[in-house]
Amino acid sequence: MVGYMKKNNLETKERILLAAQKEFAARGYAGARMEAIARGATINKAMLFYYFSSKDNLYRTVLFGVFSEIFGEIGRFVSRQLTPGLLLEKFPEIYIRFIARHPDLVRIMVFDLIHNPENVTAAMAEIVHEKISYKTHPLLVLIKRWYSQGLISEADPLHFMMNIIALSIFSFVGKPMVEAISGITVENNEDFYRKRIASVVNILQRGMLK
Amino acid sequence: MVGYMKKNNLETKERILLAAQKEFAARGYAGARMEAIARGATINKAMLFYYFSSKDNLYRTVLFGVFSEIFGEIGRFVSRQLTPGLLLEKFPEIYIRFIARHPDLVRIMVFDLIHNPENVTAAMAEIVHEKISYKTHPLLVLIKRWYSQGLISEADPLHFMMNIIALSIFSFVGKPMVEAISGITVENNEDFYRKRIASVVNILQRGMLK
DNA sequence: TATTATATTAACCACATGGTTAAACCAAAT
DNA sequence: ATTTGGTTTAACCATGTGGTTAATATAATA
Repeated sequence: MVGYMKKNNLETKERILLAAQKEFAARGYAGARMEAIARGATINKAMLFYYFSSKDNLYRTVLFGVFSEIFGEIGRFVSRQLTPGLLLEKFPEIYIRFIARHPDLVRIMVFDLIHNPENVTAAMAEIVHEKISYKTHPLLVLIKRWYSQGLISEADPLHFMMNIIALSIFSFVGKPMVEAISGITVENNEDFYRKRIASVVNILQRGMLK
Repeated sequence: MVGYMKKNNLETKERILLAAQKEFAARGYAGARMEAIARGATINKAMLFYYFSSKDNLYRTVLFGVFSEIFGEIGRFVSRQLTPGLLLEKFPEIYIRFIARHPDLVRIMVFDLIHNPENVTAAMAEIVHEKISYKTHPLLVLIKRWYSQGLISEADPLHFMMNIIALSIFSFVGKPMVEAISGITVENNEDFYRKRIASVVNILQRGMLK
């Protein structure tokens, strides 16, 4: 009598997490309704507490998943043989497209970045440091080497990465801003993102490549 | 019998708005408690409804104020005789310092940018377009001219501004991210911001100035 | 002073929400 | 067939929350 769970078990848990992610992203932690999550997963509300014991715990689980996905995307990219030129050319595209495909992840991350930095710190740290300290993190070490080789103009690898991520993420956050100012609704997302990617790559390469 | 209000009237309203701004910033719209706002303004909860009729309306008022302040800061800066070099050198500093001084404003703006873009669009539009359409907005016109004069490398004034704002705002959002990854708590904000400003100015000038 | 319009409060209310419970359900093991 | 242990549900519950109300206080006017 060990792991012979009902076939529905896993499915259910997964369905809950999906629905929770959507709800939390749409309304933020406080605005999210357990009832709505249950409805979204087409199960009884009590199941949420059966599997996750509390709203807070459910949220933490979702948050952890979000950061795993977001940093996973970065990690997957880094693994290859990288040059600064390649990083600055490809990363924005990959990241902006990833963001555009998973707006919920960004919403949750940014919300917590702003309202519960301690939460974020904990979740991020756990994921990023999975056996790797920041001083020996391959990407950061790589960036430092690039600088000492005179290939890039930004000495601090953290600021180097922040510049890239800032410009990429803001493509998403800034869209409504652009729409508001210009008074024009961006009808064609593809066009908008293509243009945004071009602009970001341009400023990054000119700005940080030597 | 026209404007002979009690002296406390204005004070009270102002106190409410201040407290509301704080509470909304700290907990987001859904998480904010009317009771807490009242306590923060040291008045009875009923006063909130007396002056602002509903939570939603109070929020709108706060939001409007937030955007006025944020865009006011930009407007104040633009009014002088600008060169692209000066803009890219001074704007990040002014903006990042403004943001650091008023984190609540950023929290509210970013929250709405992400969760209620329609809200933002409305509020922003009302403020930005106050008699000025985006096609004739002095700053955007200026940027366009710079491009046709070959002074900058970004043709679209909206993307030009987005790049600047993205890097500036992210200084604030990204701080906890840096802390999480590096595992080091930023003890000295002044040092952090100084370094951030330098990095942003560097990438902007190298990246968009010809 | 009496009147009038606004400002302020304590007590209240309807309702939504996170969380619980007790009972039923269902598949596998004996 | 019966037991066993995880799974699922309908019905509840305590509490918190946005919003109301009726009564009172306050200042300006006439």
